[in-house]
Amino acid sequence: MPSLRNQSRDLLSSINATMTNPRLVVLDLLLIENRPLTIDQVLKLSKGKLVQSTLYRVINDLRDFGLITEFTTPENTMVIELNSGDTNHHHHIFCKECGSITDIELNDNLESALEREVAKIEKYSSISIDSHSLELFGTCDDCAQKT
Amino acid sequence: MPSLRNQSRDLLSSINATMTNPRLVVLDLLLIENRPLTIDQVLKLSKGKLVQSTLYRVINDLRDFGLITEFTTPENTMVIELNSGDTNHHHHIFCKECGSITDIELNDNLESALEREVAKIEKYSSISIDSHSLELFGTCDDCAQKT
DNA sequence: TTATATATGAGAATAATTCTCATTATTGTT
DNA sequence: AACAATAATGAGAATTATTCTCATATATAA
Repeated sequence: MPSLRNQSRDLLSSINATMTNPRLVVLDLLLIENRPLTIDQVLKLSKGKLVQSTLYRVINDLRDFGLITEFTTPENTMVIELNSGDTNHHHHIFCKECGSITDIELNDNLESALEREVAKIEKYSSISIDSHSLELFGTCDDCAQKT
Repeated sequence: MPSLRNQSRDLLSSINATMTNPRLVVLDLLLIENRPLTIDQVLKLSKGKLVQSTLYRVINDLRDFGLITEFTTPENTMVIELNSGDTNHHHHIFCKECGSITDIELNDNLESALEREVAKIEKYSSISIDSHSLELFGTCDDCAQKT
């Protein structure tokens, strides 16, 4: 039994969630691939081990458990990503050609400047802000080459 | 004839687009409301003057013409917004309770710090970035009161 | 004002996501 | 280790959002 599967088990037991196969398969995949994945990618990578309706349910469950985060690409495709405790707050770059998604972390100074600015906006906009997300759009190197 | 309708006409003629009723109705609404609108909001506000399939087509046309921008809320609802020449680059705050969307502009210093950082990321990530978007999530004052 | 090009309206088709419910798996308790 | 109770799954139907089709209507340029 690979240590990967144990990691997935640990994630589920850490939050007292029932340990079922579909959940473990999804977590395993996110751990192996170590990048954000679309529904289609998860389905293909799981090679028939996941039923579509179950996958959607599992994704909602894992999100509610706080183990994964869901977001949407500019083309409106749902993407899921593991909430690894260490690589916590980060942002995304989307390639508009191939749709690849890359994680980035902002320089600490900028990240805190951003937070200060958000605090200021909060004060003036009469809205209380609890999170923010910065998205970058462009063309990745591979796709730039092809042109 | 209200000057609003003339503004809409001007927008269409400025790009040599055919001047049709559905297009004018959508532009009028965006001008009157002066805020981002969801498809449902557009349909309701137009009170039966717009057919759904036409609305979707018109939205795609206006986007292709560069007159409006489309984006997606955290709940995955499509939103359209007028590209007014003056209020150009800005960001959005989403209220997670009522879904209201508010435009914000960043302080110039922060906006340029952001751009410098984006340039740096560009250099290190081997991706060429052509735009960015900052989204803030929280609770608006009205919804905070209700709790 | 007429001909041509373009957009519309209405509903069918498609895609993504959620729902339903009978069956199966998991877990805590003996 | 077996049982009962709880929770999740599988398969397909249902729902929702969006796009497509094509006959009809409208806008534009000559």
